[in-house]
Amino acid sequence: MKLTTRGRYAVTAMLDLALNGDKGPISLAAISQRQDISLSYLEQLFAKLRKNDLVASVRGPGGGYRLSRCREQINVADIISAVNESTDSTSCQGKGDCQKGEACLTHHLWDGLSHQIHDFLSGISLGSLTEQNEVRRVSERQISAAEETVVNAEALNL
Amino acid sequence: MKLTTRGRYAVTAMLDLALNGDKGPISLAAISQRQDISLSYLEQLFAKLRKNDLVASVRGPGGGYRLSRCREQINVADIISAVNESTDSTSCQGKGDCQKGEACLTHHLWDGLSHQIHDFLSGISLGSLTEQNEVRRVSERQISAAEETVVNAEALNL
DNA sequence: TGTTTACCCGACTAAAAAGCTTGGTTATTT
DNA sequence: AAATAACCAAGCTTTTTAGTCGGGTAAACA
Repeated sequence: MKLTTRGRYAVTAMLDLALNGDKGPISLAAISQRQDISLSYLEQLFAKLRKNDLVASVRGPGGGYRLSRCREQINVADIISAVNESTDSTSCQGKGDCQKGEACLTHHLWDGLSHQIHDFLSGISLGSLTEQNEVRRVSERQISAAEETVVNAEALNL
Repeated sequence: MKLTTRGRYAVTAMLDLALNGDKGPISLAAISQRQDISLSYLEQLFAKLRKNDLVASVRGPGGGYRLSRCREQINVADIISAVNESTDSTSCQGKGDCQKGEACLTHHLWDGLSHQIHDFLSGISLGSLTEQNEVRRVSERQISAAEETVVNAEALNL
């Protein structure tokens, strides 16, 4: 499984949705602000998330995104696969033709590792993440930081 | 843990050493031929493997590399860390200062995953890999392919 | 109706990493 | 001395990542 910041961004954004999306859709602008991810990069990620039916969009003022299923039914492996369109560690995408049409020496090793990682991540749902104390604490900090920014902006007459 | 082809190459090369290095040192040229990895790229990888004391070198004709310990005492995680000099999935290298000095929402998740991958890979030694039937089969194919190349070269008066 | 909000989409770019090349030097053996 | 193979350092090419820009289009609301 390919683990890059791309997947991290996607999971973080989806977790933001799970945490803050109880009362209506969440705009990418809000996620961008809370999670420090560039808006247009988020747009690209959410295009893929939408194609993979993990989120649904609501257009127009007050619009944004919401999870397309309940948070217990979306796991981390789903999210990473959606934005990476690849879930394994082998160079041959599990086909076994890594060396001139045949399996390379370590093909089985990477194959096993891919499964290991996938199993681990698919056992973790957005729901279970939102229940973690650590996550809640960080989330609350982010919300107050965002509110503070709004207050500051108002004080400056913006 | 960072999983790229770099780590794959390194593990493959080390496994080649474990499989073929019973009778004296193995040259990088031989590994390059058998495993389809560019010689100078191998040189770079082995420089790191040597610094991390996973291999020892013998210079001069007939020289090459050998494992610095017996193959049961070298595991896959060691090898990957040696060439990547990084073993975790978090963006902050486990420090927890991913977002403006504080832990980001998913810090714990990546931290857990890192451990999961590391545990899996550190449980697999070069010794145990060499005992796998699949690995033996592929290895034998590679050796005969290499010999064939030599025969062909001789036939062409090279 | 028109303006605002926010999704949608494609192309483009900067920067980093990965993979590989070139061109040497040094140690050892034959 | 010649051949071999490790050692070393720049630099290059390709790919991936992260992000920008500039335009859309759909929906809400005043």
